[in-house]
Amino acid sequence: MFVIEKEIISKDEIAFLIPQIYKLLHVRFGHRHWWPGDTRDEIMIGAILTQNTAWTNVEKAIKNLKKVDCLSLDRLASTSRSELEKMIRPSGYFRQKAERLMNFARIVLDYPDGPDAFFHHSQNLDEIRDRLLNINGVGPETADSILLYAASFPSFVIDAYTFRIFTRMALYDGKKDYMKLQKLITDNLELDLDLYRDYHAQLVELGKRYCRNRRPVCDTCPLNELCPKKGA
DNA sequence: GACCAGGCACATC
DNA sequence: GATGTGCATGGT
Repeated sequence: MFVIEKEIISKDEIAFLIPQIYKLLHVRFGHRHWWPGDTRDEIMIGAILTQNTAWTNVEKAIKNLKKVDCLSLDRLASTSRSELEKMIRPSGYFRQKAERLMNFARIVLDYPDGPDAFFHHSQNLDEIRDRLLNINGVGPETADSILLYAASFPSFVIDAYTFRIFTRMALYDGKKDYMKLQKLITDNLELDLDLYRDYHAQLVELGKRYCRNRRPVCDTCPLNELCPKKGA
């Protein structure tokens, strides 16, 4: 038994709720077909640009990059730092992110036998994940987003919404321990690329509509019937 | 004008 | 190992 927020939730209950949450969200929102980006490079660039930043701001930066055909790692690596900073300014932290993007592009492009080899499926997932985590500016969420959406590895993405929602559902104890929450979810979920992709996408959709930081909305939330904090 | 948004690295205790 | 801080723009 887990003791969570002074309530007791059994392992069986958790094993039921985690797939059930996805089912309810999928019924309400439909398949999300995520990530918002067309190519592997675009998805990876977006994953870095969206760090602690609203996606609407990232869109402006991506639009600027697209305008000059800089939405790929090789074009990005051959751009000047100041030009890049100018283009990604709307996404915030633009100096930091410009440096991270150029460094990231350089490392992936310079990988022996190139980017395809970097992400080749003959390798172990953990091997590639560790390689990504060793790149400055790539933490667990960014690494998993890249693996899951750009490189098609089943690596479940935990983000601020995931913490907020699972804490609120009293399935998680609230401490920001990325690997702990990731394990809780994947231990209770079928290992499937498309399921991992869409589950995270559903959580983001739910978070945006019903679980913003200050003001959770309960009345029409699709998880209302499961939520112990209903009406709180 | 304060608060927030799909993090991460680094300093300090 | 936990906790705090800087990074920065645009929307509400």
